[in-house]
Amino acid sequence: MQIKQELDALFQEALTEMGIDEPVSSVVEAGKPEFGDYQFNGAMALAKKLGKNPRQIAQEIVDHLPETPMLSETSIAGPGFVNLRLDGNWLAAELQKSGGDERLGVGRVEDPIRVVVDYSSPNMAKEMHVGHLRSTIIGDSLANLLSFLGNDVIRQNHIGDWGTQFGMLIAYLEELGEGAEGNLKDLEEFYKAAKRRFDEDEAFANKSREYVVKLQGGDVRCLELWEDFIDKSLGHCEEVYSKLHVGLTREHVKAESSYNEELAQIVEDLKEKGLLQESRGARVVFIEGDENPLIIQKSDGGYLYATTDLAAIRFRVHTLGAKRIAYVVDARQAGHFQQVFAVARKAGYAPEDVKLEHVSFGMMLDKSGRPFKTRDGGTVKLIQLLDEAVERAKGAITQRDAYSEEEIEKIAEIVGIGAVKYSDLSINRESNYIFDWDRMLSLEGNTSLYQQYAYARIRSILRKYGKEIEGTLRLEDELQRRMGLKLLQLEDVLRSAARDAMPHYITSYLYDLATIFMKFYETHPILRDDVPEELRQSRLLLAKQTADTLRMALEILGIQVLERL
RNA sequence: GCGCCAGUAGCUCAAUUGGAUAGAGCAUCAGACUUCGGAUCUGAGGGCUAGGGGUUCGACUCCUCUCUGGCGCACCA
Repeated sequence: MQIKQELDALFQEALTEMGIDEPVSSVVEAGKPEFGDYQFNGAMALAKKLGKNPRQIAQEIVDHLPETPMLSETSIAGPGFVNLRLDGNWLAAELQKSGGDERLGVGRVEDPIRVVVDYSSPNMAKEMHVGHLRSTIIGDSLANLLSFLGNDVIRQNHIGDWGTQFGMLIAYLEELGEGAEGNLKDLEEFYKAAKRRFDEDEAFANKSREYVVKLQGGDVRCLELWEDFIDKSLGHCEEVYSKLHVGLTREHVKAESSYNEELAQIVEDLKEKGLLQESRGARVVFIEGDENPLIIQKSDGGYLYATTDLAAIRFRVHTLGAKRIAYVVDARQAGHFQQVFAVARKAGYAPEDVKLEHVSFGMMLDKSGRPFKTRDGGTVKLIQLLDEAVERAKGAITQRDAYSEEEIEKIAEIVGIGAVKYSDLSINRESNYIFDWDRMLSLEGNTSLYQQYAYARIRSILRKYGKEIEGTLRLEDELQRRMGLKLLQLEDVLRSAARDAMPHYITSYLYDLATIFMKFYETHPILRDDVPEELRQSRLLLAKQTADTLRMALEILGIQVLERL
């Protein structure tokens, strides 16, 4: 159920009836509850264009609104706002319908498209660190969301598996021979050790360079070593993904190296299209309004990541058939993507009907607002961070029942990982993000734990009741009417979150919903003996739909819920 | 130097993309427990939306200048 769309249609009809075909602003949620549920603000602008009194226009529009069971009240206020109040009976009936649906009444988009979501993209030379966290979490939730809404989503993990450092790494791998297995457990250490060898030993450095050339030349032995190395490194990533409860597997890996053979073609193609220029020995494409060109091929003949990105766009559009490509990459690369997108357009790799979007996000900072580092200034390994989250969650769980070690571990994992993900997703991704353990694992405020608690509370009631609910849903009072309205807004929220690639729309929605439920819970007993059966059924239905909504939306965000906490 | 992004309560964040009196949480203070799970709920105080100017019925939002901070600016990814 898309409420806004329904309301817009009513207004459109009224305007058509009046013979007005000016474009008008659409219906929005009311700023304050006392104004109503929704408001139409188009009368003021319309009045101006038509040279009429806005309140009068508003009145005419209201008079021309078609008959509908949706609205119980329309009124005109201020300079010409049209305030709308949805009818409680209509809401209740719609809720009863959506409650019985496994998608809770959320439809699929009428024009599903193929979407590529490019996210996570770790570098195989090193271990995943906190820098990959946001991309992985935001990208995964976005992919889930778009897919839930009926789009054909292709997740792409554009791993960095190619470049000069791999010569060094496989040379070192070979040198270690049999004993390499153990050293690879810690990629960070492995990299450092290899780097040390590279810096200290001229012969080793030369061999490394030689291996880079051999790799590029397709030398079998080197390729084997390299594949082995990538495999191990990917194994580390998968450990992280699994711990993060993220849906990335090997089938989503589309490595940089897989584009190697197309890079020369890209250069050739750009040349044919007359876009390529020589500048300072390199081959570049200039973009109007930009002083610096995009470098396609270095003066030594090597390719750059821009070249690979172009090849990837071409692949995604022409082979995969993507109509929307979302790059979940940090904000510092905004300039790079602007250039790459511009060149992709010029070269025809991405026609106008393909949406190229940089889903950018801010840096992760520590509590004092500095870049997130370990005490000695190193990067924080992602796996360590996640383990810490689980440990801290254990401390935060107050035990109600006697749980086994195993149960505690499972609960702590869901709570801890959920907290890390939720706190990231709950703020506007564009801004920098201050990572604060205490806040994210807090029991209060806009946190995952608050949602999980609300969910567990409802499940507890439903367990206690233990029977099928089979009554009619009624919205008894203003609080319940607001709750019903919230529940019915789910699709609107999901759709706008998908449109703007903004997961925090969903978390604020969930927080509102959970808060309203908590108020309801405090003031409306359900199972108590003195509650009339009819009301009990209705309240059970409301509670159940709240729980279902929480669970479904959290799942889309990649956060799990628990029957008990 | 050029460019991009940001600046909202003491702190962390919202504000439906131009709508009415800028909302939450934390922290502070004051309340509600014979718990359908108090990990909750009720209330109070706290703001010149960095600053100036402009656009208009209406500005946190758009334009412009200034200040502050962050980040990019040719052969790393």
